[in-house]
Amino acid sequence: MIGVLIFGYLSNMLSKKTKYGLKALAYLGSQKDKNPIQISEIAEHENISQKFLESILLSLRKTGFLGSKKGKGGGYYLLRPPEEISMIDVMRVLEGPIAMVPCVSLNFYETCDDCPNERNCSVHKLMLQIRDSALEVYRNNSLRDIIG
Amino acid sequence: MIGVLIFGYLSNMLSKKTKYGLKALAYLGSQKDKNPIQISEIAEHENISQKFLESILLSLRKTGFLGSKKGKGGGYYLLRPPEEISMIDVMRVLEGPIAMVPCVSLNFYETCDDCPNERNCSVHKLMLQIRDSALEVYRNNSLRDIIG
DNA sequence: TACTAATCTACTAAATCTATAGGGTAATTA
DNA sequence: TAATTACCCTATAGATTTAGTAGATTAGTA
Repeated sequence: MIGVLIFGYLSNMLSKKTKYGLKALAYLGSQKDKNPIQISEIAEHENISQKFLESILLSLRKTGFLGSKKGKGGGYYLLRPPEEISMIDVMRVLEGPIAMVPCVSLNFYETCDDCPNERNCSVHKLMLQIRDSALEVYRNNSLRDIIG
Repeated sequence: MIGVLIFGYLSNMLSKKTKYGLKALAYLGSQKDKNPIQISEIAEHENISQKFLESILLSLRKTGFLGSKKGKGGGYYLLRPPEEISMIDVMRVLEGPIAMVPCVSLNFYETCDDCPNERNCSVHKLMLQIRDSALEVYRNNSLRDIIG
């Protein structure tokens, strides 16, 4: 069965949206001066589809990470220094919930419709630990930390 | 845009395959005797589509976690005691790679085609930590640990 | 042997996302 | 005014997951 072979690299997968968003932030954070950087420059430098990057940067602007400027000499720039940008906030905006199951999500909590009692649920118990360990990593990393 | 609103609970998401597989293992592990349990009983007790569960149990059998017996009185049973079944092995079989990006995967390593130098990659740096923290959680949990 | 209960196998299909592209609008600068 | 750039809306190919259907195979029992 082909399905079984190909299977595997998806459920867990970091979305390209997040991947590209992180790379773009890192690129902006590594600039010396604070001049706006054009989408096209970021896209080219990081090998990202420009159109896709557009929408990603837009969402990062709307959520307060980036500022933008139109017209000639325009582009995007970080609103705060990289040290003050926590990965936990970035990941929530780009990737959404950090929990792998809604029933252990802090910000997107939902009960499982199939699972009667959450406390005895083996999946719940395990995924709670996974969530917490991920949260700790993201909390301990600022944008500065992940820039070369 | 509806897409943006709904977005979010997928990339990270634990697959139902894994969720059901874990629940089934936990159910089998919580049995007092070692008699085979039928798929139908597990499916009913855990609210799982029986046909889907069938394929999951099959893959758990083929990877050495479960034994099976056909015919009357048949069903599935654990091959080892829950204490000896590590979540790290279970997750690899059910969910596939633990890493969220192929370039930090131990068992499914792949270079990113877009990313020139892995060492300077901000995503790589972050996801390496995420992988390690997840590995530690899975390594520290046996099937026994997640059973109520 | 015939019957029954269960696992096993192979197709098929719907639903859902992702990633990307295209085309047009608005703001800014020279 | 013309050029440049971010912004906004829509659509879609392709992949994946989940689930359903139909039947074959094996093991036990009368």
